[in-house]
Amino acid sequence: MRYSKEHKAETHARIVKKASVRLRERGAHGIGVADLMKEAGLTHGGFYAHFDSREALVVEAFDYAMDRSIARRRQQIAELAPEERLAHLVDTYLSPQHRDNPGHGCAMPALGAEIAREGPKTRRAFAAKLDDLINMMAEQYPGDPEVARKQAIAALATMMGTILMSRIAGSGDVSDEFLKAGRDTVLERAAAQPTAKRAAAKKAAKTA
Amino acid sequence: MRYSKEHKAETHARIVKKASVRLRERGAHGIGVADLMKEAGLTHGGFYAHFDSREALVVEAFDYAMDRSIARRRQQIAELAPEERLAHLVDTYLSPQHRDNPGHGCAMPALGAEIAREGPKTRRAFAAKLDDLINMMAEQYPGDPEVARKQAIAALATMMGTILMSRIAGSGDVSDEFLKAGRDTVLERAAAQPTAKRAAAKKAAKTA
DNA sequence: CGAAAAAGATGATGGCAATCATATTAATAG
DNA sequence: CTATTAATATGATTGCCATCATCTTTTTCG
Repeated sequence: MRYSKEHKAETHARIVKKASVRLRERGAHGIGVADLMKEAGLTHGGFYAHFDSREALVVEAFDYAMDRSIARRRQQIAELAPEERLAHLVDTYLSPQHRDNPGHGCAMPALGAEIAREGPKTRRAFAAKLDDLINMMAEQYPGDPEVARKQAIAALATMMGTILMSRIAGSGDVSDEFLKAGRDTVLERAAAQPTAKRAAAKKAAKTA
Repeated sequence: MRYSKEHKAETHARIVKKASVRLRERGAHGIGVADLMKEAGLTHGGFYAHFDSREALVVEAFDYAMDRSIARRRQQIAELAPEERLAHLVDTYLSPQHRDNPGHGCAMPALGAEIAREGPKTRRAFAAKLDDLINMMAEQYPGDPEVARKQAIAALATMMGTILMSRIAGSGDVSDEFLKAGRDTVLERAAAQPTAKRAAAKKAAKTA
């Protein structure tokens, strides 16, 4: 090979990285191959040396975005006490910063609806990352793993729906109200659950 | 005027109606003017006699879809006892039918992310309909209107996020699991709220 | 240093889209 | 029945986009 060993890999990674931002900002169809390449400091011609098709880049960029998001969040909460982790995840997800910067935020609410309309292959890639996200979230709920998974699913749904609604509303008072309602609700549900568990245990003890 | 009085209005309505389905199915940018007109049995030329621009049609079609959805739901719950209404709304929203037929479902999870990227005018139209939806939902929560509004916002966010996630997951077991988790969580939350209110009232009585 | 090979650039090509100018059709008033 | 006029159709026009064939540059190995 004539170019240095890592040269192509670096370029490839740069394209994916830039694309992951622009696609989240402008939508899965909101930006063309030529502009995507220009973002990475290249011209459009070399594109097909790196990707089979535009769609393949979308999948790679999405995977990259999700992996990065999840890894960063894991790092952040590792430094916190276990009982503070859930609140941190929810607070950062439902922050004005996240709402106003879709390009560096979660790809699910930004691209999910568009991807749900794509072919099975693309959709499966999304579904796999959604599962990763659920697993990370479920780890923050103590107790029965099945219950934790259910709580994690509902919490993520609320968080994604809240971000979606707040982005539709723009960035004023109403939008902030949405963020607060979502945040409070997810955390109150988490606080309520141990009680429910204790009640269930009590009930079980009574019948025994 | 030479054509019958209602002729143009009928045609206009037919275009909007068909567009409201196709846009929800294929996305705000997923279908062109020519195909949209063909859906209504016309050719592309007459389009600009009816709409200033493609974007104007998107807004009209979206408004139509939301008004229809809300009106239909209001009709359905009017026949039910008040305490059954919330469950009906949640159950139908988080049904496999709704998940699998975005063309006839809520326009928010189908088009929300794309619209959040449009100009202020389009976004404001969306935000107004979102407010209608919140109001309908808030009516189903008894008690303090402010609390009801907050509950309605969180419930809708959970519902939209759940539909989004379930559409990404496709239509298998995992997708069904998402629907159930969303449904249970929203309804358990509603059941729990009166308890919280009683506790607050007790506390207020104590301080008085 | 020169040849080889890979990375990237240039420049079609063909398709599709939105918009608009102009022609045609249909309905009604006189 | 004919002239008028509004509704719709035909057919550009312009621009963008994904894809690909071919050319150029860059790097390293012999």
